[in-house]
Amino acid sequence: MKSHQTTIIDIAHKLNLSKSTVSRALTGHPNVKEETRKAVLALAEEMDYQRNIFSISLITNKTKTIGLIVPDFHTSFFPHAIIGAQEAASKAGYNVLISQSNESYETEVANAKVMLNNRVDGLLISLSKETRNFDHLKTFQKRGIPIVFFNRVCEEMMVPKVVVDDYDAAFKAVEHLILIGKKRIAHLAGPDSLAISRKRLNGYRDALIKHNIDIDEDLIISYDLTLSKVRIYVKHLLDSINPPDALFAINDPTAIEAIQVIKQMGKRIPEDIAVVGFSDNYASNFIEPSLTTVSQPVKEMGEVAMNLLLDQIDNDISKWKPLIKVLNTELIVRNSTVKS
Amino acid sequence: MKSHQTTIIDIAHKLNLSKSTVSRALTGHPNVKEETRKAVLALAEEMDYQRNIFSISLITNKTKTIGLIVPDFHTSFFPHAIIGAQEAASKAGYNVLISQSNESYETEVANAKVMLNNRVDGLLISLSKETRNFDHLKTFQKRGIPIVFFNRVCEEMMVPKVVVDDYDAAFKAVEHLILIGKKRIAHLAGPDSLAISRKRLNGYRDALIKHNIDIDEDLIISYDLTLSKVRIYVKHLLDSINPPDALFAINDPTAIEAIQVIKQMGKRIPEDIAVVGFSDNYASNFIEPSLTTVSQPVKEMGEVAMNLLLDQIDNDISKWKPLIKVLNTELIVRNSTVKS
DNA sequence: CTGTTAGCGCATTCAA
DNA sequence: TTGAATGCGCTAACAG
Repeated sequence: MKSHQTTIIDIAHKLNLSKSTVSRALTGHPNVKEETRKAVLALAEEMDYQRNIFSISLITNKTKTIGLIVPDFHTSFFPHAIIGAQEAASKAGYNVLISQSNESYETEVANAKVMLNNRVDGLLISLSKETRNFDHLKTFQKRGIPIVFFNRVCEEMMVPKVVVDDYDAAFKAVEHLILIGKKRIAHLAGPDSLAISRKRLNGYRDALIKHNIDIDEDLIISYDLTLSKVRIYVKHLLDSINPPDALFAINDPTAIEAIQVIKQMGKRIPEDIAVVGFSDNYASNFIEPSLTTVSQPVKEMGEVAMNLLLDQIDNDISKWKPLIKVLNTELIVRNSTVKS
Repeated sequence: MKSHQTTIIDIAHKLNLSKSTVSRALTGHPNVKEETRKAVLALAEEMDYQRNIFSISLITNKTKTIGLIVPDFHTSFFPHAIIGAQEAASKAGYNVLISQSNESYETEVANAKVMLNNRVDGLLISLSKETRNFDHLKTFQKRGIPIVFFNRVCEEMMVPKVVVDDYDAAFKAVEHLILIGKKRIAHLAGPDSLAISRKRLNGYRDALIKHNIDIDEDLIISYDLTLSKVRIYVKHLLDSINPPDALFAINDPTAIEAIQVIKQMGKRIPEDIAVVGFSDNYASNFIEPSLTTVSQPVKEMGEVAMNLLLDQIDNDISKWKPLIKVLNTELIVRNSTVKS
């Protein structure tokens, strides 16, 4: 015995009106007598009427729903980006269907399929670390569904993107290490598949070059972001004959893990080895020593990306522009590089 | 010029079949000639046909979508619970519509409305700290939409819930403080509106009573979980004539904040004051000193809750049972209470 | 085994 | 200003 959801027909019956009139009243159509409209609206309110979104979607082919795919929920980065995106969508009357790819290409493809099947009006995505093929996303373009990337973007697709200047931020972070007197700066880099990894690596390289420091390829380690491997790499670096005196990590979780290992090995931070991270995670301020890192406007990133997407949804496909928004970063100097 | 989504009609035309036959072939109905079925399936694949979920929802009144409302994304707790819930839903072929109430009652009500409007097949929710009225949730019951609570539950509603034994966990945490020799144990409690606050407070009280320690109401401070206020309360406690020698915090973020303040005031942890948290957040292991805390199976919580919900969806409303699942906790002893 | 028909709830023609 | 009729894409009941 399910309680019947109020429909237009119910209202029409009670008021002795036609369905179309009720529909018009409900949708704010002009050609309705004020009296009629009021009666309909009042009864709708009383009967707790809600438009059936399926019939509308069926007609309009729109869902007022945005798909959002992120690599994970573990680090504080994406949850915060989601908050920004959610707020922006909500303001515009859109819902958000969220899913996480779990850093897996296959899951990302599956997620994309779900989004497609749910006929989202647009897709916001930050790529998994494994993603090198983009067919699952190009499908959206073919269907005329706008896409916007943020943070982890696809360079070959000409769609709007929201990023920070990873090159510049990395450059500044490494330069900071140089300026405090460090000479052998290691880089625990991200997987080559991610543009942010490559950009941060380039920033690292160019900072060294600018300051006439030879690049030692042995000090550059690309890894797949599996935190448990950090221990191996850090030990390897510190146990080498000519160990580094500084470490620039691809992100904060990596840096935090590295700090743990370094401390366990009895080395002092920053005296023996200084550490810099990237992203300013929640824990970075609490860890001992507190972590010098690059702060990104994460929430704003989600917000800007969502608004870029909503712009496309509102506009004709012919007007879509592959705008790339670059947000500002800030180097936050803490005790892992400079003792306070 | 939008690319037309393939429909059953398209396939029917191309194959010179009726719509119903195509539909039957697509839905695995038995009464279809094997040859026909194969032809349909092949063409559907080729034309990248996808069922239009709106027409189906319109007919079945089901959406294969679960609503999920959490108070926030900031702490690591809810993101992890979401992961568990998401996985369980995904396995059963359900999508999840996620939203956060931002710890606001009004936002929670708005979120609930969105869920209702999107005709979710079920609702999973952890209450905001402000929620004292539950009409917005009872609406779901009236509509025959099952609800399951997790973590922050509504005691007055007879629906399934997934929790940990907060009373017992708090009792053990406080007993641990007593056993290491602490006598004046303060409690930074959560808002009275949340059942978990009350239960943890009761566990605190009973542990003291069991060990014949007088309860000093001045050592119990209920607060609204606004982290910025922790500083005030901790200072107040430590500056008092008879300061506490231990602090049991309602959750880890609170405990972590407290540790910061205590350290800044030049007190030693755990010698001057020991600290215990609740939840085992990501940062708790990194903070100095590392935080003794109660670990909860967060991901499992989301998973169990989702499965409980799916059970209800699959069953007739008459079979719904207000099952309460209590998951195990574990006290993780770290340096904030016992120096290693 | 296959085709025809009706209807899910609504917006939108076309008539009145 | 209102009503009747059509169709969005699909499933299901009813015929053949």
